[in-house]
Parts: sequence; structure tokens; C-alpha cells
Amino acid sequence: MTTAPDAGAVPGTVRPGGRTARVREAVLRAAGDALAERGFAHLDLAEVARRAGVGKTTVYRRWGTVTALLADLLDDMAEQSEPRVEVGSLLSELEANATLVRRTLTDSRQGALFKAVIAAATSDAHAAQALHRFYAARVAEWAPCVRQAAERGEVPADTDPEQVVRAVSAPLYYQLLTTGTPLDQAAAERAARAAYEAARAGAFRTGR
Amino acid sequence: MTTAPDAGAVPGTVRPGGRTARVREAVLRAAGDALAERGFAHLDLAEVARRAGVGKTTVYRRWGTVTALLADLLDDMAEQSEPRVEVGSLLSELEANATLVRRTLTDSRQGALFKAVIAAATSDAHAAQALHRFYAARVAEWAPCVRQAAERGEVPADTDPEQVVRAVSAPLYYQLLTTGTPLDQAAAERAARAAYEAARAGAFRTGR
DNA sequence: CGATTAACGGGACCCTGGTTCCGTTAACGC
DNA sequence: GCGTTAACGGAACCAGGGTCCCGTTAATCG
Repeated sequence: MTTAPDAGAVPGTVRPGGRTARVREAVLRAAGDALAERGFAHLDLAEVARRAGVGKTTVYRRWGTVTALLADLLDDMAEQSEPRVEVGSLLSELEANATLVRRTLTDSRQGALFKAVIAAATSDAHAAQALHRFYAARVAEWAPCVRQAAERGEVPADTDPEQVVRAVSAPLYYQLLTTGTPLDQAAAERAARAAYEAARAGAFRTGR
Repeated sequence: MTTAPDAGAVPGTVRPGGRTARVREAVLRAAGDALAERGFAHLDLAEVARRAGVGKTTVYRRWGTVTALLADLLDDMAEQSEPRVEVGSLLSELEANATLVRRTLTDSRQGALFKAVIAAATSDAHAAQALHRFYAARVAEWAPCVRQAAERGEVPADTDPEQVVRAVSAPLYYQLLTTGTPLDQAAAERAARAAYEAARAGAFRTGR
């Protein structure tokens, strides 16, 4: 009787180098392609495997479900998203953020991924967690611009920075999901402006 | 050779009375129950048929897909949603709207339905259209309160009423989908307040 | 460089969501 | 009422997404 390997371990953790890494990369790329071309509903792990030049058994063993694959894709994307650049005025920083969000949602690849993850998150806890992680990181990245604006006196001192950042994205996502209207630059500017004015008026103050 | 019935017709349109109506009602109720209990991902038309005490063939013949059934459910719900009651001040009307939206999204039955339809809409055109119809109707229902406020001079005269109404809902949906935080009443009030302040400051003016 | 074994790949298999067939029930028009 | 036939319901059937088995390839360690 030889020592049995840990049956509970996720494949890819013990020997993550070389082949395993190449497989992961190829599968994530293929999944992104398939998603952008055919959409979430038609996403088929066997097809992803074929596109990636990989056995379908491998995809099922490593990820198991479509939602798990999406979560991995999102984590992968989170690592390579652009950092905020400091500008100096709150309104222009919020506009920069809104423009970035708009570009992301409009991009055929990233937009499709977001829609898919959002759909998956409504019924799958793992996908939901991946989504929450993603937004927590993004919000944390942009919150400082509000904090600095508070120090400059542009907005009330007890303004909740995260609320302001979320307020910029919210209308863009809402429009994407609930209307057929395309997300244009005017929508992005409007979103930034609205969040800015609301913050200045004290709508996002924490202490009561 | 007898006259062939129109093969392209949707079942239930020629003899919509009695049995057909009862079946539709039972299936929609069962679908709503199943959705609330087991979630979108586990929604199975055969199970819906069983719950409704109806043959699964019938469900497939009448609706065909899960998304079509969801669209029908949403249309059904749209007919019975509460009308707005006039209050008098814009802020309190927007708060009433925010509270209504919050209650809807928080309700286990309706909330599950919304999440499901949103998920379906990201990849199915029919579900997306049903969703757009629903929101267009809801927004049209509430837009007048902004118009009246504009006449009273509470907000700039060229404020776009629909933008304001959408701005109230957006943060609530955004929070529901992208964070794990529960939707509390404070969130509803904040959403209303933010939309109100932004509108007053002219963030939703149409002419440039 | 060689041994060990994690991870991969092909193919057979299986199971369940969805379709088809056809007999039965009950709307609707007269 | 009565006849016509739309719509329903049960059961057999089909297909393709997901699993299992087992032989092959190549990371990792010494």
C-alpha cells in the first residue's frame, strides 16, 4: 500500500509549473473568447477545451463548473486592471473612474465576462464571492480620491468614500442591465456628475 | 386531407378560456415558488410541471424555455405592482419609490424573480425585452413626480425625469448584485437622497 | 539524470433535460 | 346539446453535457 495522495486537493496546486500553467492560460483565454463570441448561455466546457487544445477531462477536473471557471477568469482579470491616476479635482477623478467603467462594460470581451459573472452570481455563491472580491478591490483602489477631496474640503469630512465610488458605477450597471440603451460617454459623465453633486450635498455622510 | 391548423401559432391563443387559463395560472405560481425556494440555476421545467400538477409536455409546448417562462412571470407581475401615490415633496416621493424598490428586491419571491430575470436577460433577448418593458413602465409611472417638482421649481426645469427615477433604483440594484451587504432601509433613503441632491444640483438636465 | 507521481488526454459510459408520438379531455361555435 | 379540434397528459425516446477509467506525459525532488 503506497501513500495515497490527498484526494481532497485541487489539481494544479502541487505542480503548478510548466504544463499546468500553460493549460490554465490556454483555457482562460479560450473561455474568454467563447464568452465574447457566443455568450454565457452557450458556454460549453467541452467547446472551451477544444478551443484551448486541451482534453475536456482536464477542464472538468480543474474547474468543474462554468461558474467556477468564470470566477477564475474574473480573478485573473482583477490582477491586470489599470490603477487609478491622481488628478487633483474630485469631479475629474470620478469622471475618469466612470469612463474606465464604461470602457470596461462596453468592451466586447470584458463586457461579456461581467454580464456572465453577474448572471452566475445571482445563483452561485462562489461566483458571487468572486464578484464581491473584485468590487471590494476596485472600490478600495478609488476610495482615496474621495478621502483626499474630503481633506481639501470639497465634500463633507464625514463622507463615506466607498459609497461615493459605488454611486458612480451604479447607474452604468443599471443602464446596461435594465435598458437597451447603449452606454455612451454622456452616461458616464452624468454618473460622475450625479455622484459628485450628491456627495457635496452630504448625501453620503456617515454619522447619521 | 383536412385543413391543417396554423402550425406557427402559440398554443393557448385560440382557446384561452377555462382549462388553459387555469394551467397558466398554476404554472406561473409553481414557477414562482420553485424560483424562490431553489433559485434560478436549479429551475427545472419538469419540476415546475409536477408542482403545478400539469404534464411537462404542456409546459414545454406553451413556454419552451426557462427564459420565456420568466418573461411571462415578469409580465404577470408587472400588471399587479402598486401605483405611485402622490405626496407633494420630491424627496419624500423619491423615498417612497426607493422603499418600494427595496421591499420588492428584499421580498424572497419577487427578489428571486428579479435576480433570475436579470440573469436571463444577460444572455437571452426575450428576457431582456421583458425586463426593458417592465422598467419602462415603472419609470413612466414615477416620472411625473419629478415633472411636478420641476414645475414647482424644486429642480431645474429641464431636468430629465426618467434619469432621476432611474438614479434612485440604480444603487439598490448595484448593491444587491455586487456586494454581499443586505439592502436595508438606510440604503433606500441614501439612494433617494443622492438622486434628489444630484437633481437639484442640475446633474440630470437635458439641454447639454 | 532517474524515480516518483501529479496532471493530462482519449474514449467509453451514463444520466437527465428536452422532444416526439399519440390517445384523451374539454373549449368554443353552432 | 353536439361536433370539431385546440390543448392537455403519459410514456417512450433522443442527445449532449458531464463523469469515470486507465494509460501517457512531464513537473519536481534528490
